[in-house]
Amino acid sequence: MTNRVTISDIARAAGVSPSTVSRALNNHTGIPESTRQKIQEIAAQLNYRLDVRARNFRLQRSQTIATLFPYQNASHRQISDPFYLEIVGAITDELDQHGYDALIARVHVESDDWCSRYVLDKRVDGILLIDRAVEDNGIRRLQSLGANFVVWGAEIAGQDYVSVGCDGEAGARDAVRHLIEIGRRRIGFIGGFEHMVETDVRRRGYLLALEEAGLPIDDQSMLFTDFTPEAGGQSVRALLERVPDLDAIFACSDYMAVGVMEVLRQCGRSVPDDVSVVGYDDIPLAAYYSPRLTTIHQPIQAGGRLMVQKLLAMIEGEVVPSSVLPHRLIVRDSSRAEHSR
Amino acid sequence: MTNRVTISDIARAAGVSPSTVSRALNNHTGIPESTRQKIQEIAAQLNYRLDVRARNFRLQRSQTIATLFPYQNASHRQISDPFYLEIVGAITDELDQHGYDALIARVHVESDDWCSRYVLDKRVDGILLIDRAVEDNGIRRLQSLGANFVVWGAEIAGQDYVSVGCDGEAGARDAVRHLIEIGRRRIGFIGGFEHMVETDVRRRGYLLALEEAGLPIDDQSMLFTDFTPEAGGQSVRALLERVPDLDAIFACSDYMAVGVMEVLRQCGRSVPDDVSVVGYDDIPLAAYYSPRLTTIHQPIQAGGRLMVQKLLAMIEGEVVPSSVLPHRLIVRDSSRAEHSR
DNA sequence: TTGTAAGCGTTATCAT
DNA sequence: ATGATAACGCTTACAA
Repeated sequence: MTNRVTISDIARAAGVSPSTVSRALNNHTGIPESTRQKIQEIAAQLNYRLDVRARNFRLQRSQTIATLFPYQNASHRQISDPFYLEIVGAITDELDQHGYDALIARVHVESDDWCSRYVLDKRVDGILLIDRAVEDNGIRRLQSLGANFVVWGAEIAGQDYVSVGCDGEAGARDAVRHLIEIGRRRIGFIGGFEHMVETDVRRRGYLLALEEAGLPIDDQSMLFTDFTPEAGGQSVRALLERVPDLDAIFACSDYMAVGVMEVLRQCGRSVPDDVSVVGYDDIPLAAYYSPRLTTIHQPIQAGGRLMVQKLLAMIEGEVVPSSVLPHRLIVRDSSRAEHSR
Repeated sequence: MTNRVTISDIARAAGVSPSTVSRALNNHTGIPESTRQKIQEIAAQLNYRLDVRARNFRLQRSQTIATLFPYQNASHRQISDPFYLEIVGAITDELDQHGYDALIARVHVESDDWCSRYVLDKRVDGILLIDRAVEDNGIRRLQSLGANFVVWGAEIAGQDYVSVGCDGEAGARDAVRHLIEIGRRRIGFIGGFEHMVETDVRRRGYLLALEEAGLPIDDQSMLFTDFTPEAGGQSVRALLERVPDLDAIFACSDYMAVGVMEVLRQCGRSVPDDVSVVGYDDIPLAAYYSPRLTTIHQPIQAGGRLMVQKLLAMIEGEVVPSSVLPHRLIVRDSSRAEHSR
C-alpha cells in the first residue's frame, strides 16, 4: 500500500529502459527470450503489479462494460426478480473471462444523463442495456454518440441497433394460444411497465392470439406493474373485480406469477381448476412452485453471454447482427385445465 | 466520439491557462466569480466533459467499489436467489448517490487472486464482500494489503475487520425455537455451503436451540447445498430418506425453502400439517407463497446501504465499527402446526 | 534489439 | 488571481 513498484523500478533493477520492460512484460516480439525472462523474474521478485488505471488511460480505453437496468419513475422500488440476477450472473462471468470489468447501475428510463456519465465520461467501453422503452431517449443518445451497446429484448420493427433476446410477441402468443386451446376464454394480461419493449411486445402477442381466436379484446383485462409477487398479486385482485369471470392469467414474469397464484387462491379460485396461469422466463422457481408453473422459457444464460460476445466484437470494430433466441412453451400444472368451460 | 474537448481547448477559447480552467470547473476558492462563470459557460458551449479516467488517474483513485460474491468449487452454477439481487440493488443505488461506480463479480472463495486484480491493480478503492468462508484467505490477503473492505454477514468471534449483518446464530436459534415451541421434534437443517460463515453461524444457532430443548443432535439431519429451489428440493428428499419421521425443516434461504415445500408435498407430506418449514431472508416471495412462508427477516436494503456508508467512511480514513442488524422471526402459515405430536 | 521522448487529461505545487 | 511546470504510470513512434 506504500510505495508502488513501477515499471521504472524494474528498469533500474534490470539495467534497461522502461520501454524494454514494458515490451518484455507485454511479450512483444523482437525481444530476446533471455532479456524477457530476466525482466519478468525481476518483476516477480519486486512484486510488480501493472497499474491498470494507468494503462487504460494511456490506451484510451477503460476495459469496463456497464450493464444498465432502466427503471420507471414510480417504481424505483427494490428489485428482486430472479430473472435479472440470472442475466447479471451470465454477463459478469462472461466479461470476466474476457478480462473486462462489469459495472452495474439502475438508470431512469426517461432520461439520458447516464449516457454522459458512462460514455462521454469514458467510464466504460460499451453498454449492455436490459430492456428499453418503446421510445427510448437513452438509445437515441447512445446512437448519436456512436457508442457501442447491445440491448436485451425482442428485435422490433425499424430497429437500427443490436439486440439479443427472444421474440416476445411470439412467446406471448404461444402462451395465450395454449390457454385458449385448453378452453380458456377470459384471459387477463399482467405486464411490467407499459412503455417498455418487453412488456409491449408481449401485449401484442397476447392481443394477436385473442384476435386469431376471435375472442373479444378488453382493455380492462390488462394491467401493468412491477416485477414482484406483491405487484402481481395486487394486479390480479384488481383484475378479478373488473372481470369476475376471469379464467386465465398470462403474467410477464414467473416471479409475478407467484403472487398471482397466491392471490387467486386467497380469492377462492383454484389454480388451475378455476383459473389457469402462465408465466414468463422459466426461472428455477417455476418448476418448484406448487402448482408447477407453465411458462415461456428464455435462454437467459446463453443470452447474457451472447450479449457480451456481440458487444466485445463491436468494440473490435466488427459489424454484428441482432439475434433472436428461441423461446419455448413449457406446459406444467398451473395451466392444466381439468374442466374447460 | 471523434476529437475530445479537453481542458486545454477551453483554456484556449477563454484565453487563460489550463490550471485556471481546472480551478474554475472545480469551484476552487480564490477564483473570481466572473472568471468562473465565463469559463463554465465556455465549457458548456463546447460540450466539455471531464475525463474521469484521467482525473482518477491523476488523483490516484478509481472512484469505484467492487461488490464480490464468493462461490465454491462445485457450484459455480447460476445464481438467482432474490436475496442477492436485493442487496446488489441497495448497494448500487447507494454508491450511485455518492458518485461511485459499482463493479460486480463472482470470485472463487478458496483463492485470493482477485485481491490482486481488484486491489493491487488499483481497479477499485474498496471492496464489499457478500459472505465469506470461515477461514477466508481473501480476507486475510485484503488485510495484509491494508485494503478497505466491508463484509456482509454475522460478526464472528475474534473478527478484526468490519462486517454488517444480522446475528445469524440468534436468527437461526429463534427459528428453531419457534419450531420446537409448536411441537416439532425432528428438525432438519438445509444450509448453503458448509464452510461459509452465514451457513456456519446458522447451523450453530440450530444446534444451540436443539441443545437448549434437550433434543438429540444428529448429523444426518443437516445438509449443505446451493441457494436454489432445486437444491433445496433435492436436499429435503435426501433428508426424508435418512430421517423418515422428519417434522420440520429450517432452510437457510427462502428461495431454497420453496423447493423444500414443493418436494415435501410431492412426497405426500403436507406443509405445515405434517412438516413445518421456516426459511431465511424474508424476500418478497415469502409472503406470497402458498403456504405463506415463516421466515427470519433481515433488513437487506438497509444493510446494503449501511455497508456502502461504512466503506466510504473507511476510505475517508475514519475508523468504523461493525454493525449487527436486527433480525425478526415472522411467523406465517408454513409453520402453523395444527397437530403437534 | 534497445533507448529516448512524447503524450494520454487532469490537478497540484510553486512561482509570479 | 493566475500561469508554468511537473507528475500520475504506462505505451509507442521514432531513432539509434
